Amino acid sequence: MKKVYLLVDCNNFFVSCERVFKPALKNKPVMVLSNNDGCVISRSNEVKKFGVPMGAPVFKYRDLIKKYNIRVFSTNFTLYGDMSNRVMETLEYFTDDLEIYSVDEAFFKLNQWTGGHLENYGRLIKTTVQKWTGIPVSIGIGSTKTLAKAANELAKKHEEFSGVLSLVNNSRTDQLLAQLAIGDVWGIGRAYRQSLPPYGLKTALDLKNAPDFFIKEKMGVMGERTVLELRGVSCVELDHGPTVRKTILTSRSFRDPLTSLSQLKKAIAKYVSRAAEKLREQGSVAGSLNVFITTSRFKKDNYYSNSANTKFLSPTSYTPTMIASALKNLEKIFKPGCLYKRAGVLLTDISSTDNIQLNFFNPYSENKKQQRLMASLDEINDRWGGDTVKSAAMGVNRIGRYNVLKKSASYTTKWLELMVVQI
DNA sequence: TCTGGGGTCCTAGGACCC
DNA sequence: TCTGGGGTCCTAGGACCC
Repeated sequence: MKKVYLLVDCNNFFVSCERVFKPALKNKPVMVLSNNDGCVISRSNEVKKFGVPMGAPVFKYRDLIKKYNIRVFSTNFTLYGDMSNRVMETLEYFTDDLEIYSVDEAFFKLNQWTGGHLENYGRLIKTTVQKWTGIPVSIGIGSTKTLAKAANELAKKHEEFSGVLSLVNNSRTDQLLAQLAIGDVWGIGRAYRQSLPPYGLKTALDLKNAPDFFIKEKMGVMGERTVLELRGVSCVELDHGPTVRKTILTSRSFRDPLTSLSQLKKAIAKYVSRAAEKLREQGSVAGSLNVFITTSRFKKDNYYSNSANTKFLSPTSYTPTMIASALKNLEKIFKPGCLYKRAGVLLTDISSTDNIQLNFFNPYSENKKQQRLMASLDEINDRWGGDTVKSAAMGVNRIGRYNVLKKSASYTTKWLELMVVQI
């Protein structure tokens, strides 16, 4: 009996979502941009071949986009989130032990695999997801999560595998790991990708065979774990259950920088409201709130970045309290004359609503009243959308301007934007 | 002109205690 | 000349992930 992990990863997920509803885009170069139309966050294979890296600023590639007629979309998270659910629901037909790792990836574990046609099983999953949702996926299989990840990378890179590869009992494993760059190993990021090659570690195989003391010294326990996993020793279990976040961040970049305190106040009030909603959604309260503002990090002159933290008397998820303290913090760090490009709110010291430490100034009855009020607010906004009822501090007009030029329709979540089929 | 928005975990160092 | 030896807790920052 052997443990086997599968990783199902959607190919170029956001681009693939767009293609489901615009089949003519198949085999054409397509990219999807970040929130503010600033960066490229999803690229079709054709765009990858042009050498556009993940997270690239769009303005650097204007000429390329024009030259190759690349189709460009603004992000449409409503659509992608819904497509993601469809993919995950499909996977649940195959296992009741699914870890949804991100919007476009899921692990699952076969506990009693006794050998046999792992790759055939993978292909069945792949074709089913494709048929039911229209989304192409790649599948990596390994005896640890890190090996499943590596298999997935290899399956994507080498056409011979047609999107499915198992490294379980695979005699070519070392040979394949030697073809995987060290930076493509799960757990090796930008910093290690640069610092490890000078020591002769250039591929996944090099890392697998590196001496323990060296890894421990250079990379700490996380590095040790990665190396053990490459050797087939499972250190990272499947992680499921309701995820209760330990920090909640809401922040945005502005297309046109904000300069006035009053504009920033509205923005911050809005982010606090959003963050508090997320907090209540997971049944939590926050002990601390941090407000930060910053000018463009790409402009050296007049760079300014600051933050201020408040610890609440007792943990809360009550929007008015949180906005009041956030705005006070904002006033403390606001410096006139700066071009603010980004602002945000970070909630920490998060705990469950069930065991709030009450105190003299936060008697039980007040607290219950606040919770009921917030529950009604959430219900109304959930039903009628967005900011049907909102704090006056957020202002009436939109704050700043965001670029949303080429957003596709919410085909699957809005009645008014359903697909129209002509016969 | 123009550079995303979330999260996690670990570690080093300072403050403080006896 | 030379400045204890532990602990714990907190925070900032660095590494990673998507």
